[in-house]
Amino acid sequence: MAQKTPFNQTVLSWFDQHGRKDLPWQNPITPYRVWVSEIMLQQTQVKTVIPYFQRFMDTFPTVTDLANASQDQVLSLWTGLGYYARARNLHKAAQIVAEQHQGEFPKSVEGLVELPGIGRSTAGAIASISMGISAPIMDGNVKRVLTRFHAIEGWPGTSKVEKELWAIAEANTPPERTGHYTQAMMDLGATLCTRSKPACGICPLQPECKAYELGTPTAFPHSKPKKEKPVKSARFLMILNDHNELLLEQRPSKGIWGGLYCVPEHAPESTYHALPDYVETEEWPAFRHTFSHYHLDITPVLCRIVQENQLIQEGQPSSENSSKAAGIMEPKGHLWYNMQQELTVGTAAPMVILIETLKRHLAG
DNA sequence: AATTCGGGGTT
DNA sequence: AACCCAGAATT
Repeated sequence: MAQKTPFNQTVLSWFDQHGRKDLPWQNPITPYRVWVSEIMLQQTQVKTVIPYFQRFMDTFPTVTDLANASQDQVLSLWTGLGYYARARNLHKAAQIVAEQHQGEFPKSVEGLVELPGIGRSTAGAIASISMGISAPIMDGNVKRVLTRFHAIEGWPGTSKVEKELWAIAEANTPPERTGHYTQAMMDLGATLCTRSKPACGICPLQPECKAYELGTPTAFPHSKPKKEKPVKSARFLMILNDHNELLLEQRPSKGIWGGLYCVPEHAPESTYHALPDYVETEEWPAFRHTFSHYHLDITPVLCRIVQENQLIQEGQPSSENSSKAAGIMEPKGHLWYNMQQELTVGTAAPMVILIETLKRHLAG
């Protein structure tokens, strides 16, 4: 019985056939050129980097040239790339390499990480690609490939998932051809295992990919959890008149449900009410409505008017009527809604629920 | 653990 | 208009 092909060998075989081998920093491959490219490629796409890399190499062919340049000169070549701390760190690191390491880059991940702007992943990339050192990387491509292949739950930004990913990456990293493997993982993520439209049909990892098996490859990596929505609560008054008609008032144009007709929100800060006298009869269990930015727990409160308010007309919005005679501000319209009829004004979704519940209550 | 840095591409 | 990108440094 033939043995199963190891993960990294599958990846390396794919690289031999389909990997990218003509990127500017791939010929020739030197620690200096790979370093500059890796720094430029942090949070920046290949297509964007290429012209910057070319100009940079034309201007600073060696790390010594870069070390001897002024910071202004370096920054000017960086203009438009963003994350300008990268350029400042690059310049600093070049001076350290030139002055403290005789122009030679440290030949270990630990040594490389000491240089400003080089973290564990970038160190692993430089070490493996340009020095033949067996070391893993953990960039966005690797995160995408690994979280999909293993269907890893949780956001990779958490330390738990991140540790898990590094452990898998270490286990996968081959002792030989590590540079090709590193490049292959990035190519796989950049060309096949893409964020939105992964080409699972031609992916060498598809037969064992857990996310593919689940049928939801784009669900991985799990996205950053959105900031938890605050929970607000409010009482909404279902005020009924003697004819079992429901009082609706038009909300202020600003704020939620602007301009829509809703039952009055019982909030102390609300200043737009012009309500008849009423008594609360019962409070119903709250139900939740969720907006894009918060949850609203709605407590319906059943009310009866004490006496018909003459200033609030029946049937139609009464914004034309003046209530100033009674000293009641009426900035917006009101209406008494006969719930047997179709509602002819705009209202909010939770009000439909509330009205349906109220109708059942009155019927039953 | 969360925030900041940032212009450009994608959806 | 979010969201993401060959992440690292800072708080």
